[in-house]
Amino acid sequence: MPGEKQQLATMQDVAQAAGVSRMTVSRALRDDGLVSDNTRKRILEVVEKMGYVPDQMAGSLSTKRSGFVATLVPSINNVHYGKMVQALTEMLERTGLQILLGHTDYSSQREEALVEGLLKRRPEAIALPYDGHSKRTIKLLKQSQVPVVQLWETPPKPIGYTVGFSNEAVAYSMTEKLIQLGYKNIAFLCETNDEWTRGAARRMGFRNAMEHAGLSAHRMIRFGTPPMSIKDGYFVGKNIKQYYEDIDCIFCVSDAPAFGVLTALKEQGVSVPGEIGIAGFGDFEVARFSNPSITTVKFDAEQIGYVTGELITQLISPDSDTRKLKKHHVIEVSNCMRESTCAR
Amino acid sequence: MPGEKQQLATMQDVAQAAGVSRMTVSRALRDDGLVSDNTRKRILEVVEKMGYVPDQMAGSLSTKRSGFVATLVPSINNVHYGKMVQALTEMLERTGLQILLGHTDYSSQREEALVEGLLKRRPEAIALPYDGHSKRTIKLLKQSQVPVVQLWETPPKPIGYTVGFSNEAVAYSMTEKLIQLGYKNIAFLCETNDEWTRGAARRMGFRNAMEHAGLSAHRMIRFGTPPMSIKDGYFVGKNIKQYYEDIDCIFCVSDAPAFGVLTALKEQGVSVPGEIGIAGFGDFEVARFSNPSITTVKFDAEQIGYVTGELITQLISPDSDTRKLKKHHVIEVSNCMRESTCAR
DNA sequence: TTGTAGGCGTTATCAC
DNA sequence: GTGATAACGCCTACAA
Repeated sequence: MPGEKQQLATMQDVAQAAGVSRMTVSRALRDDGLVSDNTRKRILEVVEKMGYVPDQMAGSLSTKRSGFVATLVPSINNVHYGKMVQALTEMLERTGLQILLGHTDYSSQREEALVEGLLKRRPEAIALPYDGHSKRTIKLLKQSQVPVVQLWETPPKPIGYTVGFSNEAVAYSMTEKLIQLGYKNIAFLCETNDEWTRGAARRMGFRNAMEHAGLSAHRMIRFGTPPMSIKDGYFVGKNIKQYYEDIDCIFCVSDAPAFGVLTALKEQGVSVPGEIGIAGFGDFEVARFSNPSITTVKFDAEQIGYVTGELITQLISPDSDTRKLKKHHVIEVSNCMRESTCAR
Repeated sequence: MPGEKQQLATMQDVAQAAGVSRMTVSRALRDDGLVSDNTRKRILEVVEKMGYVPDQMAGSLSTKRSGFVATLVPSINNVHYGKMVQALTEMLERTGLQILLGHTDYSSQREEALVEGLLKRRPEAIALPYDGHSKRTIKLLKQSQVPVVQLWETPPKPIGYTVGFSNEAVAYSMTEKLIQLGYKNIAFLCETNDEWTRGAARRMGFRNAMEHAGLSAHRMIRFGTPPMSIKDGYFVGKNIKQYYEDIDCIFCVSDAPAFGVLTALKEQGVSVPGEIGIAGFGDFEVARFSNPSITTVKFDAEQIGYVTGELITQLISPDSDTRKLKKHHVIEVSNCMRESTCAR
């Protein structure tokens, strides 16, 4: 009947057309090597002609292997997460694994809903950023029996595996560097509501370093919602004097607002780093090519993806001893001093 | 046995514990309203206690609805695609649909492999950028019986639905604008190998507009691989005189290289737009907050996501008449003239 | 090398 | 309202 939706070909159809049983088709397609060359050739021809595409869901139901790896990111609009996902994908597709991606929008509530939804697909592993998790999220993860990899920030009580670094330690280190350069009235720029982000950890690192050096950490500028944008930084830069009059350096939670601050300050004729120094976080491309180039905390997002991919591959491989696997992987981070800060 | 991997709870287990049949559990979980309040309450308690999570793959096998929408993007490292995916996700998750994401890395070969892989998951719709497709990709898509939505560029021969605009027309229009401002020796900056990108369409638009105005379109600078980065633009900017000595304006295939060119020119003391004008494409945030701000072609990536999401939702809805659906959706685009270009 | 029987975990259908 | 039975499309296990 025209207009009627035609049924998609199944393995049975292929089998019939090739004059064999379904099993033989199944074998031929997976290339067990248990099918004679002749039969296989014939089958593959039929498959090609009919345009048969196997139904992986049915297959997975049988094998109990979904072929999925669930991956969460805070946002897709961020080079770091993009690079991480790209690298992770690259590693995993070698093993025939597919990524099931979700973005939390920096909300632990969304994260919970996503985790629940993704678990329904029976992923073989789940990789997600650690910005704290809700109790239910943790419960869901634990009882799911799916290997968990927490990313970016090393959690105090890891659920399973971790790949990341301590944002607090790293921010502490950069703050120290800034203090060594001679900055004293350093401000920290971050989001209004950063509790569920690693921005909060960076903020703590800043505060601790300042206090450790006997300096005041009260110059805390909070603006906008995560993730901070160039625009947010620009706004703050435009009104900088209304926040604190005596700022000699601004350490921003990310390079995006750092670039915004820089643009705004330059427009007002404030010299950078002459009057005010600027530091960012993340080594975005714009930080390197702005004028002056922006001092930043540099880490390799792709590395996180590769390490995670390697880890998951081993985790899933049937012949690897899970107990021998390294549980916690630390990613290297460095301070990248550029023109936007200088010795005073 | 300790160490033994415990089996995950199934619906059968829940049924047993609640003293009902599987069907009743199934009904209670999907809330058909056909289960008595008492029974449902009891079942949900058991579900909660056992931490039962339904296996959607098994469910899909039965209902013949995967709950997946396959979505392809050229790259994940691009704000536009990120925004698009974010908007699309937002629309689709309202209907309980999950996105299955793949990135082509601007390769039609990868695209083909991805399409084949994704079709195995029996997506209910597939949305992918149009940069040309391989023959096999087209064949696969057509015979899959999955509704196809081609994005970003309106293809000459659409497979199914389209959401996008003509990159050629849009680049033509911006080039006209630049010519009207008085620029004559306009160069176009794009990637070396842009055949499978919409950059090629933009290039054509530029050429046609130049020739239509009786100007020469020979100042074609090709550098780097898609997607062009700030760095690529920076390199070209640094060596601009070695490409063509008489350039009075550079139209870049994207804002990223435009920003790079701008930075490089400023470093050399070339005044923008005094000596050389610069235009980009895409209205990236950096173009608005650079100094001078960069003239660009502005389009709303989120809009593409929303429109596509709306379209797919209707497409999938069982009670909507597919024949009444609008097949081709055009996204609005505008020229955004800023400080990096001026009348001469 | 190939085939048969049965099951993976869910839902559609029809009976009670 | 609830339950029994039979799919869904593939693969495992075993038999030939």
